[in-house]
Order: sequence, then C-alpha cells, then structure tokens
Amino acid sequence: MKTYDPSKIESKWQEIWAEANLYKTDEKSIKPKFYCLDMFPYPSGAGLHVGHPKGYIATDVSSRLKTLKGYRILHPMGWDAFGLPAENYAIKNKVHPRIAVEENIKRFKSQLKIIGFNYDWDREINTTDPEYYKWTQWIFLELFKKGLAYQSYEPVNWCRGCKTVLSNEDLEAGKCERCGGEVEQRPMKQWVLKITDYADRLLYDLDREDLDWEEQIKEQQRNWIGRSEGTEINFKGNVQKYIEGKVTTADFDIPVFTTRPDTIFGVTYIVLAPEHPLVDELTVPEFQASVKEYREKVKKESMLERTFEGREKTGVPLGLAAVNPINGKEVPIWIADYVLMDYGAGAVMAVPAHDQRDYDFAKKFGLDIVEVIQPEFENERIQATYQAYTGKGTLINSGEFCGITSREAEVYITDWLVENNKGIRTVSYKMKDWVFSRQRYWGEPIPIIHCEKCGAVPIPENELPLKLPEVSGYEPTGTGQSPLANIKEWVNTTCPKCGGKGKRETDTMPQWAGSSWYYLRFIDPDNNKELVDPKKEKEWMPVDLYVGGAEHATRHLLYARFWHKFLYDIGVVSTIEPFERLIHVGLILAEDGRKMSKRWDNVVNPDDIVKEYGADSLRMYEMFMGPFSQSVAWSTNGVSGVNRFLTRLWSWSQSVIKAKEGQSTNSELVLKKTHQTLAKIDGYYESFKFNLAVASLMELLNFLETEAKKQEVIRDDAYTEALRIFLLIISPLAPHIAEELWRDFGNKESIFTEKWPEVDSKLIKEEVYTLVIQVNGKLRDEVTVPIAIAEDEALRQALDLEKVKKWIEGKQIVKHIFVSGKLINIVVK
RNA sequence: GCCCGGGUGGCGGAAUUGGUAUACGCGCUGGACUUAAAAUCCAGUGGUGGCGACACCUUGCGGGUUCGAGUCCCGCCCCGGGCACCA
Repeated sequence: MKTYDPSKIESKWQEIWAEANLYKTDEKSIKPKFYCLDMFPYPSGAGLHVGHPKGYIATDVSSRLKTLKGYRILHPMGWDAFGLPAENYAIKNKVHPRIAVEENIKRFKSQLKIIGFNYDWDREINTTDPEYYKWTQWIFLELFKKGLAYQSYEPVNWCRGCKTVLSNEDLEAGKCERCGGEVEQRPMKQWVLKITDYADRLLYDLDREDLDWEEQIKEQQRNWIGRSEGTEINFKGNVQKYIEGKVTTADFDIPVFTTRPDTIFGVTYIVLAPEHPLVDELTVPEFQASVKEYREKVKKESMLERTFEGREKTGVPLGLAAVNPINGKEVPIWIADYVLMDYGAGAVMAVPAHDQRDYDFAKKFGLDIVEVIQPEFENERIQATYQAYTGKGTLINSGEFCGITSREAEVYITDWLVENNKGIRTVSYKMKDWVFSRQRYWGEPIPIIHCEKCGAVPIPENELPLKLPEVSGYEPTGTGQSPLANIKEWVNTTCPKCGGKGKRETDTMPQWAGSSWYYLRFIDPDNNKELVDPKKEKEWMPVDLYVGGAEHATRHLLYARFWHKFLYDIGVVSTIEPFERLIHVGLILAEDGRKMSKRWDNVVNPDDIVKEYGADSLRMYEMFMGPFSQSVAWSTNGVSGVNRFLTRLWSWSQSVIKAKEGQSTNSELVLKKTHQTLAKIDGYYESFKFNLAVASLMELLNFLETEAKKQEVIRDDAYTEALRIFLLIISPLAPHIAEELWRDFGNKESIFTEKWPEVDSKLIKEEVYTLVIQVNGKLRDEVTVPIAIAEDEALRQALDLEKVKKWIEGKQIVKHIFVSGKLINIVVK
C-alpha cells in the first residue's frame, strides 16, 4: 500500500496546478464572482513566521469552497513594501531599500508558495513599483484639487540629540530609543488630509445592512470617530495691553466646547490647552515666566500620557479672567496639559463638581467647586462629596433654570445661549485629520511643487509617477527634513504654473497610503491609463471577504474606507463601501505564550513545519488550533496530531479504494454519518468556525474507522459516496492530500473542478433522541424516546425510572418543565 | 487612563435561543506488537470520598435573577489588542 508522504505529493500537485493555470482568475465566465482578499504583508527582513499564513489559509479555504460551489474567484497577493524598517535597514547596511525589499519579497513568496495557496500570481502587486505609486500620487492630487489636502503645523517627535524626527516606534518611555535623549513635540509644516469631512459618512455607513462586519470592529471605529453633539460657548473677557507706552484694553473671545451645557452654572474656571494660540496674548506679565516654563515642560509629554485620567494634575494660571455668559460671573483662566489642542476648541469650561478631571484639578489648586446637578439617588449624592458626580440629574444653583432636568437643561440653556448670541450648537469628533507627511526617504514622493508666487502647485498628471530619486545615503538631514531635501538637483525645479523657480515637496507619504486602495489595483494590475477600468471595477467590487489582523481595526480600515468614499465621489468606483465582509484573524503566540519574536528566540518558521509534516498538516492545524479570531499559542505537538489524522485518512481511503466490490451491511449508517457531517461543515466553513470543521471531520473518520474494525470494508455505493464526500469536504483545508486521493480514486480531472456535494435531508433525519431527566435541575437519568414524544408520555416514562423515583420519593411534585428534543425537569419540594 | 476583546481539565479548546459542562486534539498512565526503540493499535484520563453501585464539588472572584446559569444582571480581579509616525 502507498504510504502518506506529503513531501512527494505536495510539490507535485503545486506544479501541476500551476502548469494547468488552475487558479488563474476567470474573467470570462458568467459564474457569480467572489473577491477574496488578505491584508497584504509588509515583507520584513525576518521572513514569515507561522502566524502570518493563518489569515491566508482562511481565505484560501473560503475561496476553494466557493470554487467548488461554482463561483469565479479573485484571490490575489501583493506587497506593502514602503516603510520604516526597510529604510532603517538601508541606513545600517548601506544598501538601497529597494534591494532589501526585493530580497524580502523573494523570500516571502517562496515561503508562501510551499503552503499551496490558490493565489493568481499574475496579479501580484507591489506598492513601491512606480507604476503602482503613480496612482497613489494621482489620488493625492485629486484630494488636493478637491481641497481635501492642506498644509498645517502639526507636532512631530523631535530628538534634540539626533536632530531628527522620530516615529512613535523609536520612542522608549518618552525618550529617544537610540541616544536616550529628551524628545519634544515640535510643530512642523506638514500635509494633512481632511478625513473629518467624511466623519459622518464613515460613521453612519457602518450601519448599512450590506456591511457584514464584526460588531467589535464597528464599535472600535465608532469610538475612534467619536462623534459628539454639543455646544460651543463663548467666554469673553478683556486684557490690558501696553502699546507705544499707552495702556489700551482689548476684548477677547474664548470659545469652549461642551457636551454638558446643563452644568454651565458650575463653571469655576477655564482651561486652555498649553498650545492654544491665545495663551501668549492672554498672559499677564507677572505670569509669563511660569507659563513659559510650563509650556516647555508639556512639549516633552506625549499625547497619550497627557490624557490619563488618574494622573497627577498640573497647570498654571494666566492671571486673567473670563466671563461666564450665562451669569456674568468672572472665572480665572488656566492652562493645563489635560486639555488637548486638537479636540473640541482646545479649551474647556471646567465644572469640578461634575467632571472628574476638573475636580482633581480644582482640589489640587484650591479652585471653587460649585454643585449644580443634584443626583437622583442619595448614595450618589454622598459620593459626590469626595469625587465628581458625572451623571445627570436635576439642576440646582442654576438661576432661573433650577428644578429642571439635565436633559431639559441641555435644550433650554443651549437655546438661551444661541438666542443671545453666546453659543452655537455644534458637533465635535475625536477623530483628527490624517497627518500625511513623513520626513523620510522610503515612501511615495508627494507630487507638489512649492512656488514663491503660486504657493503649493500640483505637478501635471502626465508627469506621474514622480519617481523617488536615487540618493547615496538615507541619513536624516539634521533639519528634520527628509533625506530628499539633500538632493538639490531634484528639489530645485520650475513651477508648472508660472514657470518660475520652484522647490519640490520633500516629505513622502505614510505607509498607509499605498494600502488604502490596493484592492482596486488587483482588479486591473497593469492599467497605466486609468486607476481601474470601470467595467472591471463594476464586475469585481466590492471585496466579498476581507481578512486581516485586529490591529488594523481603526486606522487602515478607516483610511481605506475614506479613500474609497472619495473615489466614489469622483466617479472612480461604484460602491459606497470597499469591503463587504470583514473577519479579523487572531494572533498566533509562541509556545511559551509570548509574542513570537527574534528577541525571545521563540519564532517558529513555517518552512520547517512544512518540511517535517507537510503543508496540509500546517494548514489544517492552524485552522484547528482555536477559534479563528482569538489569539492562541502554537503547539508543534498539535501539528503532529493533525498529521496523524491525515495519515489515518490516507489509510482508510486506500482501504476503500482497494476494497473488493459488493454490498456492505452498514451502508445506511455510513451514509447517514457522512451526510450529517456534510450538513454541519458547510455552516462551519461559511461562519469561519474552522476549528469545528476540523473536529467534525475527525469525528467522521473516527466513526468510519470504528465501522471498518467491526467488519471488512466492502466497496459499495455507500462507501464510494462516503469517500467522495469526505475528499470534497476536506479539500479546502487539505488540498494536496485530497487531490492525490481523488486521482487514486480514479478521477481524471482536478478535485477543484468538481461540484460541492448536496446534503440528502432524508438520510440525516433522526427518529429518536436522548431525553435528559432532571430533578430540581440536576441530571438524574436519561432515556431514549421517539422524536415526536408528547409531554405527558415523557413525564410518565420519566417518573417510571428507578433513579428518578429515588429522588422523588416522599416529596411533592410542584411542577415539571418539558423542553422537546432536550429534557424534562421535575421540580419537587 | 480611555476604547475593543478574553478568562472552562495538566494544555489548546467544545457547548444554536439559558437546557446532558469538558466534543475534538495534545499530553499523561497502563497494555499489545518489537531483541529494543520509534511508529501504530487498544484501554483509561476534571476534582474529592468510596472496594463498589454511587454521592458531592467544579467554567477567574463575590453577589443576584431562574425550575435550570459557562451563557443573563450588578460589583470586582487578571490577561491580550488599539490609542493616530511600527504595520
């Protein structure tokens, strides 16, 4: 008998499939389409570890299933190859990042190939290919033309020691990872995309019925967008200025944003973000030194740490007061780091009685605390003496508004403010505009020319792609600009508009850019005339299934949705959303439960697993190890278990193939169990419960082997059908062994040209079931009953059982609960 | 700190709407085969007590709702992902 040797059959079938173009995307047939997409990898220098292919295996299983079900498949793969690590590697090893990236891609690709994916490699793309990034640049220019790209001063991490901009990744506990020096937040003129213009659409379209996304991902996006309706309230004041020796008084306005206008009578001070542009103007001379010192200190803090709620509060007063528009009361103005410039108006009205951070701040600096909301319950009232009461309630100490509820006050107080021109209703978002500039070499050049006369001018479309120039080194310039700024002959150019002197933009795009539209390129990878052929776009969009890590839940997926909606607005795409169904893949941790990392020396390489156990074992194990979306620790022993299973499948299949023909006595049972598995497994595949799919296949084989031990296997219609179905339903998970046994079985064509089997519902019907008997909710016995058994008959049979009698004896039956198909519970007292 | 997940045997995990807790796999123990080992096959395997039939306990911790809670509610603890320049 042939033995199961994956190393022999897997490479053989991979070659045959490739030669036969089995996985080439079918552009012609009238079959329904299935666009199945993986989040494409960043080809790092470390190569693939076993965690990478988990999601790819899932899309491979899904697309093979859809192939069997009669769909035509688009299942492509490519490389998201711009980015920081390649540039750092280039600096360190003095090689061009392109060379490093090419090597990495080669390695990744060979590692993927031996796992036996059904990718159409003719559609491979690479974001660093000029023919690709031409269109990334094109989209940027369209955004620019529509006013959605603008320049603004945005903070970057600036290391004084290295004289360079640092990524968050390069920081360690707020200090520079390389030199250990201080890092400060330094404003720098950068390109920013107006994603906030799309905030409402990005939010509301999450609720579209045709968007089949996991709720948790949608919820994360909603929170990221952070829409809140509120009121912008204007606090006025005046400041004395000395101009040319004379004292003059100047009025000022401080607009603040609040979602709680009902607490306005409780305002006891105003806090500005330390970066607020009004701070210079509003600081009285005696306080200037302390304000300056405080602002310097805040520069060194990261945004993340500033927002920690339990953190020790800091801040300094400006020495001025502003007037509460509702009661004319003067309140002092402070600056404090817990107020951020980029949320709301960069200024808050502080209500210490009803906001915890304001409360902590007021306690620390001895500011007034005025209670204006009375809680509904007394215990909350008691708590309010040592912490803020942040709930709603009834207004007190609020002038003419006393006695009404918070909900009413939100309407009436805002109405009053609007009528008296002291406030407006407005909406604020947590989501900020997308800072799109990077001061680095290895990214798409931003196709803009700065002209002294004309300002920022886009380069003409026919000059795209604007290629990255070759440079000799990638070291930072020392000024914070990207290495491109050092190439004078590239930077200095002429203005496309006036023909005068112009300078090229030297910042490049973030890595997110190329990945924000790549799913469109796969549809039409060689198109140089337009981004995507509209006909082909309509044929393949939207992506039917998108699989990738949860770490992309907010940024990548929001950026891609934003660009897609923009492309929809300018008529490039025809769907409102790019990804119809989204599933997130859970991490594979190392055997020790930690993340796989070179640092811990716990990385498992898929090549080694394929070599020892075969690709089918790797594929099936990764689908079996746990719920797909959950992170699970790797176990090489687990792989050997799956390998044992495949070996047993091989032997059983061979025994059927070699068996003599005739009529077996257990054919009915064999068919029933096989069809029951078939009925289950379809749902398991569709709902990404691959672990249960594998378990049900194992159960089926356990059953078939047990039957084979009871009596000799005879090749009759039932066994023939059981083997046929078994191979078909396992083929998405383990394509190589399925194909090999399929051909051994006498089939001339590939198993993937076959049709998915249909469930025979007559076969799987059960006539009896096990009725569980409980007394007071505890399991006491069970009995086999006909499926249609009536309640009183079930009760009669239950009460007849010795084990049940024992528990009922001397007690009174209060009632019983009968759940048809499940159990009967007898309640006694 | 904030947002999103998760916590079930020695381990990974299973358990449609609240209805037999521990499917499937790993590991372990004993046995068969073998000169021996590996591989394979057979049997056992949540805990405590008992020779045994059996009984009681058990889903991170503490309460609650219910005939019945891993599942629902309230309050905690612990772990993972994200927090805008890693991708």
